[in-house]
Amino acid sequence: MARFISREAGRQQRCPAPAPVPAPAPSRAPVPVPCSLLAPGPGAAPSPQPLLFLLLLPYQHQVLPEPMNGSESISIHPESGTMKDQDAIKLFIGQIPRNLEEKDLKPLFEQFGKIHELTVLKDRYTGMHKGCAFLTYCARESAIKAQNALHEQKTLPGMTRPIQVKPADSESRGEDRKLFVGMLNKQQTEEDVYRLFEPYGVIEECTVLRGPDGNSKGCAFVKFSTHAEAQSAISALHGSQTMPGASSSLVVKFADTDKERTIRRMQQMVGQFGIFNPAIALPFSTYSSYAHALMQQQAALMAASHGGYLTPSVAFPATQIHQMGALNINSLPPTPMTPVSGLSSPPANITSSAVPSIVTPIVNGFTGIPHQPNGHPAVEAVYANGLPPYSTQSPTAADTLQQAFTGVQQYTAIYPATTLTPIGQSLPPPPQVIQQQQQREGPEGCNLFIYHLPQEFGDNELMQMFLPFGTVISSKVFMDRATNQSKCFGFVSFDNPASAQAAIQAMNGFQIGMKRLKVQLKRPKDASRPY
DNA sequence: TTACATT
Repeated sequence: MARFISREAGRQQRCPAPAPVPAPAPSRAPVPVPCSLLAPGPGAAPSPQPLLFLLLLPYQHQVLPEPMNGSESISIHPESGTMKDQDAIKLFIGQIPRNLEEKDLKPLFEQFGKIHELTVLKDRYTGMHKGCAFLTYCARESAIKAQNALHEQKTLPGMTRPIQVKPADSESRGEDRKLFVGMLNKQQTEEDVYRLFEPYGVIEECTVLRGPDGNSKGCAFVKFSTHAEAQSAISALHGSQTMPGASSSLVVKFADTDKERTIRRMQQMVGQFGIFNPAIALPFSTYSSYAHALMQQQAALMAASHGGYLTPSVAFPATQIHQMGALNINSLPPTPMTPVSGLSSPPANITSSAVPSIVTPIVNGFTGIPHQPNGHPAVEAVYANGLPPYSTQSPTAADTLQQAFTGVQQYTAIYPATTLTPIGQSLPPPPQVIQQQQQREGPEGCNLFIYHLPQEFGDNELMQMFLPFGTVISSKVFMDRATNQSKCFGFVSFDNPASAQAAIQAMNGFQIGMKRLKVQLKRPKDASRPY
């Protein structure tokens, strides 16, 4: 099996933008495996070490404060003045038995060098071990050594697939050379895919997406060393052949970037409006204009952060949006006022939220197909295969879905970086956590008053609608206590005024049905006036 | 239909 060595030198100088934490493994029951079975390679230092690394929850790793004092396992590098090389590689470690904690994993990895940070990913709500970790060595070289020695090379006890040791997606910035490959034969292995793509360039990573049972989902990610190579592979291979057993010809497209995934979330939200209660048949223009509003917002964000990266293809055609209206991404029952289940999870920028993660199946029999933001064709085929082409860190990110739902149902991970929990499976997050964050007012200038909400909108729908504009710290739709009906107005609070302004800009006057949203800053307390 | 963090 080929090994794929990262060539991310020089890309680590800046702090990575907040990126979704990869959720490589769906929550599963821990595999009971004795730690003693962990077999370190030759030269390992198996003696127990004190826990020196910081235990961090997912989503907090980007704001990891550097330890202030030196310690035996943290070296201060002279050039950078930090604890690790500036070009240190953050590694993603996958296929870890769930009974192994940092202290158990440490000996295995320490043989390749001093560890700067090792963090097992835990479910935000349940604290459950996610079967993967992030590992940063003090030295870049250690990471490369570890990757070479371990990636796909050994299988930890109790696991059915070999350990994954590769640069974390947050490190790579490699989406411009990473391909999504769909419509593969489910028999095709990494090796096969590798051979297929080998002629077009240097492959750094090749991963077949698999379900929990290890079965291929008929698609893969292939990362080339350059964008040009990736492009040539697309030109040569996309649609070039139909694999035995595949329903249509091979799909080769650039994998979604983080930003595209963000856009996808928005698209999904658009779909959400039309489906969470079939009684609301929002006029088509709604989808389009909301999407448009979102696109504008996203374009602004992108232009600000990436010098105008957004391509025209991101503006999806109206027909696609309409289809998305039939695409259920929220399995709320037709009485969606109580945000207890069927919620979508927040993106990583929700700092204080504790909204349950969920992936929602499409259960209404419609076959709406979300459009691919990057405009590549044949996406339908990909989705027909049951796989949302996310650039997930690990092939297992959406696995739970596949297991739980098949056939005409299709899946959409609203926030693929979070724990994926299909309806019908356990939904651990306790509802009361949701209540905690409600009715929280943000600072002055961060609170919006929204009027003319659709009758069917609850707190969650309101939040979903405003999430694209920033971190929503609370959302509240007012209910008539007698009828338990929405009063069609509510509040949304952001954590900063800029988000609030962006939301006003994009959403004030936004047409839903016969009404137009009124989105204004909430009146300050002292400015109360009678109606 | 124009109500600004409720009962």
